[in-house]
Amino acid sequence: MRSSPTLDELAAAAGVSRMTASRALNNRPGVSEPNRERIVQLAKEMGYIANPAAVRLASGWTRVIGLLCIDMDAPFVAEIVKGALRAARAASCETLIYSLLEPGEELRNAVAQILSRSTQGVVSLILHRTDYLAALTAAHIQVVTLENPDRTGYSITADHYNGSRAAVRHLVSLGHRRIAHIAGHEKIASTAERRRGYEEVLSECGLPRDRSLIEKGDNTQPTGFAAAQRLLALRAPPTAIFASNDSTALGVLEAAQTAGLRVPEDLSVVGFDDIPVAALSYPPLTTVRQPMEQMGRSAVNTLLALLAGVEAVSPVITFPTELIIRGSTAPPGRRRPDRAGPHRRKKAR
Amino acid sequence: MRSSPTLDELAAAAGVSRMTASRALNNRPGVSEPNRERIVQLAKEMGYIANPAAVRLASGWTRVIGLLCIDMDAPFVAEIVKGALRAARAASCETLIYSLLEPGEELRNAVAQILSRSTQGVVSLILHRTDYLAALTAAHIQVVTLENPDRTGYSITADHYNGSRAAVRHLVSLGHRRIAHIAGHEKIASTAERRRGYEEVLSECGLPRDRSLIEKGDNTQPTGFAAAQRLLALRAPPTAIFASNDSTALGVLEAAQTAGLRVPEDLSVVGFDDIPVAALSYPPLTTVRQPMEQMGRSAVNTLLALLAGVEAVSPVITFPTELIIRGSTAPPGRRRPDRAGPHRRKKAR
DNA sequence: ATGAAAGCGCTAACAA
DNA sequence: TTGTTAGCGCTTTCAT
Repeated sequence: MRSSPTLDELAAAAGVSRMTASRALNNRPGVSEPNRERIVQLAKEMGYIANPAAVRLASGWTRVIGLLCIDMDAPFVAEIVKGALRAARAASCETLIYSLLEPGEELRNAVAQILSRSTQGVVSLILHRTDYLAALTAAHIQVVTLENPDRTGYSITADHYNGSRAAVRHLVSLGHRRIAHIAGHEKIASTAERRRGYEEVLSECGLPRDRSLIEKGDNTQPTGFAAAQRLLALRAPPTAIFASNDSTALGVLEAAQTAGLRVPEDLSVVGFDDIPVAALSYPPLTTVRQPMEQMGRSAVNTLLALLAGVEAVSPVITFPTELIIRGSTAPPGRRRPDRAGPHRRKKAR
Repeated sequence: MRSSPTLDELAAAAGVSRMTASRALNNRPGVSEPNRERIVQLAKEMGYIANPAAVRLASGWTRVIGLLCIDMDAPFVAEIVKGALRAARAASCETLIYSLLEPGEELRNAVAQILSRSTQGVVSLILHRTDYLAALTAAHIQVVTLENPDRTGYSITADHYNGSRAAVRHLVSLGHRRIAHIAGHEKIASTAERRRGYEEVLSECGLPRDRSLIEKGDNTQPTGFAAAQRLLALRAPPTAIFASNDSTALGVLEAAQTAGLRVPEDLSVVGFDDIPVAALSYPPLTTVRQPMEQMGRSAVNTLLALLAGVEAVSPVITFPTELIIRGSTAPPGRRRPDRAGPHRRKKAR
């Protein structure tokens, strides 16, 4: 099957013992420099590749981590996965992706699979639950989560609160006074934080609290579309919508288009995340960037450190967020059946 | 590390030899039925999970396949990956995804990685090259490709030619006479086939061959956008564009929007692939469906069969394609500086 | 139907 | 610095 020579063959060819060869190839002390070079050189010539199964069995160190997610296609997840794969590759770790594939599929199946593999640690992108974690930790599998709702264990997150504040302040400073919010999935930790930022800025700016301007969503485009349609059908519709995430915002854009509204002239839209398509939508989306790729890398690096026995400084690492102003926001226009507001900026507190 | 008992412990608990336990768990002959049931039951109770590294080392059978691709994010690839993962899971195979992550990254790195892992076989989604295959086959790694340009080895493909014909016939039957084509990446096998279908239908329908209506593309949205802009700037612009794939078509939609054209009233657009976003675009895209998920599954199953020593009937499996009519196509309108054509259908030969 | 022996290819722990 | 001795946990082969 595998055509590479074994370590024994390599050692024989080099005229040393198996162990010397092993030490040389793994850069361990205990080999004379000339010998090491000779062996490494010979290994290259002979095309020697260590049998991973044998290494694992003997060392107990698998160099395999798992990436657990609901849907690896979701752009937010895909970005994080990309970062995670990069970090894993840099550490020459294999990464097994455990994505739920069927709509009704149980998370427990994925967990069971993880247990039956050589996975040493897991990065979990499951944002809305923590119940499955017990089975993993029971099997001594280290886990680093992104955004778990309980804020338990090791976790990577972003500064949703301040990102949200920046987004809403941007809208206020453009002159918007009726700013709606489409909230995210209820169980996800960031949802409450983003909403809190929204509400606080509104009250800080002396804008009225209008319950009808807050819609519940679930971070998906169709839901954003539907929520936006409800908002736009209000007697006093908003002039701006701050969506819980970019997918939702894309749904809002769609709804605006369907309603014959121009963005940003008739409606300003802000998203959250800065997924790649956000820059490609029409108009390009103003949004709050989370450094997703970096977060993915950080998650893997944290996991690897944990596996290596290095205690992390803090169990939760929070990344900064940043407002990215693109084409979907502008001062409120005059075309809507809305009392004409000031067209120019109104400084946020 | 791993808390599962070993086979020895399980066997001891069951009061049988290690081998009997092994046979029972692997459903091999040589165990009495009552014993088998007892052992299996006990294994479940004790939470026994075989150590994959040990199994691999002893049996030489890794149950690991690799999925090689340029960009796992591309929707076309993502769909195939999904199917592949499903099939692999059904066969309880681990799947390692080797996706190039950096822009300039060399394919040879990915190949080198594959060689250093326990990968037994590879499904390759590299559509535009075959040079890397030699290194894999030299290491006795089975490969099944999707769409390799040389049509060598085992391969899964779709009926691009007839799909393309159906798309163009649809446009012709709507009354279009100036139908442009944005071709795909030059090196990809499907590009020529789709273009051939386009050209043949045009000449069969007696439509003039106009070189300016054929643009080169590379199956990406930005290129589609740019190509569409060139087409729309022609003195006699097309009333319909058949794009090499959906991403390109999405770029066309964008260009139309930018140019202030309505789709489908002012311009009809047809894509190819039927990636998930095709149904969500505005307007929803008329396209030719390739059963990507199924093709992914088929690729893995073919690979698995090959690994099991079952010779495939044919080295290339071709899947049918199907025209999906959505909202981006309609009879040509009257608003363009184009001689007014018939609004109603004109039967294709 | 069952078990004992041997070994997959490597690393850990000790000895020289 | 080097080599030797033991496994890692399982399957294979061959005996019983």
